[in-house]
Amino acid sequence: MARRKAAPVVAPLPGLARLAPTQQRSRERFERILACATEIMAEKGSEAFRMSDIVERSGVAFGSLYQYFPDKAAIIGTLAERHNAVGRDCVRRDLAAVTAPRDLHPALCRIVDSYYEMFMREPVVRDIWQATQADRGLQKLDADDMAVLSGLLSDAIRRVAPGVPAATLATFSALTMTLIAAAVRHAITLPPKKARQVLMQFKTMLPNDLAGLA
Amino acid sequence: MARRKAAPVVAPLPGLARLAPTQQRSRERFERILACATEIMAEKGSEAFRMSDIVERSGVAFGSLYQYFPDKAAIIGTLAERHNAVGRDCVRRDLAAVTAPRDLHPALCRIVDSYYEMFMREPVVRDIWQATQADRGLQKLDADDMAVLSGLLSDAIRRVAPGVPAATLATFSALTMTLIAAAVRHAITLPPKKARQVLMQFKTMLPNDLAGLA
DNA sequence: CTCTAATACGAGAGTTTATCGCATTTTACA
DNA sequence: TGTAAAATGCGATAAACTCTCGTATTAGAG
Repeated sequence: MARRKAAPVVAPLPGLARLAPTQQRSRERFERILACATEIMAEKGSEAFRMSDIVERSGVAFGSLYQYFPDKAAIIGTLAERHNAVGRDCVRRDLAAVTAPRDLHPALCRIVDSYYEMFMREPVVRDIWQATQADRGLQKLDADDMAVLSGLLSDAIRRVAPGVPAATLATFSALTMTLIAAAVRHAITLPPKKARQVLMQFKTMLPNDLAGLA
Repeated sequence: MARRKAAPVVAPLPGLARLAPTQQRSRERFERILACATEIMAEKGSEAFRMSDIVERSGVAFGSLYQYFPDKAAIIGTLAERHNAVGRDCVRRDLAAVTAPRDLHPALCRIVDSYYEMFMREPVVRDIWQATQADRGLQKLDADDMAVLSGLLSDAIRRVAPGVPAATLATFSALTMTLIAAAVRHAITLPPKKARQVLMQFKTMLPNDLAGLA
């Protein structure tokens, strides 16, 4: 009955997909677009990734593409956010095991390994991450993800060492997660054997106790 | 009245400027282009940086621009390489002070501070660095720079601890320089007070001795 | 069956990078 | 100093993309 002018679905978050379409067929196309985007990135790298490639491979027209995603960055952002979510789950799981101060170091080591293995299992994650680094809006998405990770670490430490001042803890957590990410991103550029060496070396630099925080 | 077909000057290195022009006036224009590029990046950020901006501000025509630089990346690359060179000098200077194993940790701390201060003194360096991250060719330039820095650290350590195996040393140096860069890049996103805290925290994580290497 | 909203479409508008042929200036050298 | 050759300068426009807009098609409720 409504005579409204075809109200275009609005993007809920900057850098991400528009509101999920209601019809079944639409949702399939939405996933198809993301799947093709992933394939293309894996094959040609983040630099050569073009909207026209998606049109060609997925069979979805330009106009339709832009009904699902407000712009190119949104496609990359949606892929990135999915992988970030996987990473957050890893971290949550590994930090859940922390029930005493001496559990912290092993947990951080496990996070390092989890992250490295995630990149090894799906090398395209690296391309997706690189693509996010090329765009200001997407950089903020990654920064937000890092903030969440940092918060998770803070929570875990607070659980086993309630006395640590909040500001000190935030500083420590943000730095630690930043360094873990940097070390892993460095490692994945190396052949596996060297990578293992680097990560082992890195683990010895991670804090063994909470002495410096109390 | 020219007759011969103008032999175009050829690029000596990928990602960098073409061969330096011979005439005085040309060299001035070359510098003028770089100066304008720096200004524009400082004002509008690396994302909004356009060739047409340079044309407008510098008064150099498109055709001339492309006589000095093979492409847009080359302008960014040339700026980046200049700043990388400054950074390498800092590192060289700070590492020159290492004459005994116990000098290493203070030297690494000084490198951290030097890097942080460089970014604080010239915030545009951050924009330039971000621009390099958006381009595969320029990423390689930065990777090469990191390799040089890593080599400098290796040399310094070898001087005071000749027994360390080469492979171990290379791994350690590359990781250490990577972490320093990551920590500083993290710090510059924070307000100065927090940044100092983070960097102080980070310094405590840097290796105090060479026990793990011998 | 019909009517409306949702979905689909693709030519082309709008941007931005990079090229090409020719004009102008500088240099080398008789 | 005169002149040819090389170097430098120029800007319209080709080329490569992203994204929009008006319209056609399809799904689903009544």
